Amino acid sequence: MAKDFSTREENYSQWYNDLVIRADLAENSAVRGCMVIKPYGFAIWEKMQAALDKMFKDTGHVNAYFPIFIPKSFFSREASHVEGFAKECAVVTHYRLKNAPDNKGVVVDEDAKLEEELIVRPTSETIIWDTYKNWIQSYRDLPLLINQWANVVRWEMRTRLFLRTAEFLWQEGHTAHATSEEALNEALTMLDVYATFAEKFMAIPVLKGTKTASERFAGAIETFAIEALMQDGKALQAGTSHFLGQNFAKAFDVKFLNRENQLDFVWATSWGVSTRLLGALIMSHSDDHGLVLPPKLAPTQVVIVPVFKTNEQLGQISEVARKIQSSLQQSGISVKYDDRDTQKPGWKFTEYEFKGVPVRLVLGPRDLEQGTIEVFRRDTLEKDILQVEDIDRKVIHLLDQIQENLYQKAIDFRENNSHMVDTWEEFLQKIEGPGGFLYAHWDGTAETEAKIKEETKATIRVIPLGQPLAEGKCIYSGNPSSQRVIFARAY
RNA sequence: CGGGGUAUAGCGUAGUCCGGUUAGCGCGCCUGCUUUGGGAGCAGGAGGUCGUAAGUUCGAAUCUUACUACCCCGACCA
Repeated sequence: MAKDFSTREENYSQWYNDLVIRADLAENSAVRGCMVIKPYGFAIWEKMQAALDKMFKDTGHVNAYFPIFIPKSFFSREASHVEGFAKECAVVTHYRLKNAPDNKGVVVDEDAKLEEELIVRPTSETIIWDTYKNWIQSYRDLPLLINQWANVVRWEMRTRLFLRTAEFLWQEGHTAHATSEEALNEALTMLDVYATFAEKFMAIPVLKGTKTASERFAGAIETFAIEALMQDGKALQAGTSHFLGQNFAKAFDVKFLNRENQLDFVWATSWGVSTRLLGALIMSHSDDHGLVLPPKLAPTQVVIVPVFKTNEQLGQISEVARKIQSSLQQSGISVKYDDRDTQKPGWKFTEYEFKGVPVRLVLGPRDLEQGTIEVFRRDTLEKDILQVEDIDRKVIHLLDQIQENLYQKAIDFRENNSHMVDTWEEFLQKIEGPGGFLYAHWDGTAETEAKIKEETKATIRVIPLGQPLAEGKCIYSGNPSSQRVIFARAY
C-alpha cells in the first residue's frame, strides 16, 4: 500500500488529487487552471478516443476540424447561447508583441489591435453553423454528420484536474437534418452511444435522461445526459447530447430546399464528451491502493515482472516471459515486460498496482522449476499461482472477468446508493448523509427546483428516459407530479 | 469573483511568533559494494537567489506592502 496517500474515507477530494498526481495522469501547469496531461493519462484518453471514434464512424459520422477562434459577433447571434457562455470566454484582442520600452521583456503592441476581437471557442456551434450555411442548400445535402476532436477553453473560477479545467479536450458532434424527428433521433442515438461506451468500456453504469430547463445547454431545445454516480455519493455528468431544434439554423440562416421545393431551416444536434471522463473513470473504480483501470481502457493491460538473482536466471525467465508476452500481444493485449534491474520486484508491484494495471504476472526461479506463474488481479487484489501452460488464454479470460467485475461492482454501488424518497425529511436526511441518487417526485416548476438546490445543493440530474409514469406528490411543494426525477449533489 | 489558509532542494517538511555565522531533516537523485518472491542495507556525494517584486534594517527565510500560484469553503460550470 502506498505511503503518504490519503484514503477515500479520510478525505475523498484529497484522495482524488493525490491519485491523479501519483499515478502520473496529469499535473497543474504554469498556466492557471490548465493542466498538463502526462503520457500515462493521455494514453487512457487515446484509448477512449479510439473506441468513441469508431462508434461515431460506425453510426455514419465523419471527422473535420474548425478553427479555435470565433469572431465575437458570431456569439451574439443566438441569444441564450451568448448568455450561457459570455462569463467564461477568453478573448484575443491583439496579434503582435513588441519589445518593452525598457527592454525588459515584451509588451502587447497596441498598434496591433484586432478589428474584430476573437473568442477562444468554449464550444463550436457558432463557427460551425456559420460554415454549414455554405454547405447546405438541398435536402440532398442532409443529413450532415460531423464530429471534431478539439480543445476548448472555458475560463473557470475553480478548477480541478480532469473534472474542471480552463482548457480541456473533447469531441463535439454537430449534425444537420431535414426534419425535427430525425434530429431528435440523432440526439438520442448519440446519447445511447455514450451510454454504451460508459458501460462497455469504462465499466460505469449511467442513467440516461433529459435535463430540466435550468440545466439545459445554452441554445438547446432539449438536453439529454448520462449521469454516473461517484464513490462519494456525488453525481457526475459524463456526456451530453442536445437537440437544438432550428435555433442555430435561424441564427445563422441555414436553409435548405426540401422535396416539396420549399425553403426551410435545418434541424440540428450537438453532443460531446470530454477529458472529464477520466475523472469519472478514476472516481468510479479506484481504491485506497491507487488507480484501478478497466482492462478495455488500460494502456498496459498486463505487466510481467521477473524475479531473479543472477543474469542466467533472468535469461531463463525472459525466455518464458517473452513467449507469454508475444502470444498475448497476438491476441491484441498490451503487455509490458518489465525486466529493468534498476528497480526491485517489490517496488514494481507497488508501482503497477498504483497505476491500476489490471493484471500482473510474476515469474521467478521457483516458477521455472515448477512450471507455474503468479497471477495478480488489481480489482480484487487477489493473487494466484497457476500452471504456466495456456496462461495466455487464462489471462484473456481474466481480463474479461475484471472488466465485468468492475462494472458489476459499480452497478451494486449505484443500487445501494439509489433511494426512493417520498418525504422532505427523508430527502434531507439522505442528501446530508450518504448522498447518492434520490428518486423523488417533483412538481415540474423551476421555482421548486431552485428552492431545493438552494436548501440542499441537490440538483435534478435527469428526468429519466423510458421510465413508466407514476402519479405522486412533489416532495417539496406537495403539488401533483407525474413521474419521479433523479436528484443528487453533483460535480 | 468573495471568505479562509499555504508557499523553504524534484517531493514532504523544521526554522518564521521573538531578525543575527556555513538554512536542518526524511524521501528521492548520483557513485560503490552487498542485495532482489511486496516500496532493500551500508558508505560516500550532488542539489537551495527560502514563491516573485519592492520596502524597513548595520543585517531579512523571519518584519511590512503588493503580486502570483496552490489548497479548503461559497457563487458559476462539462
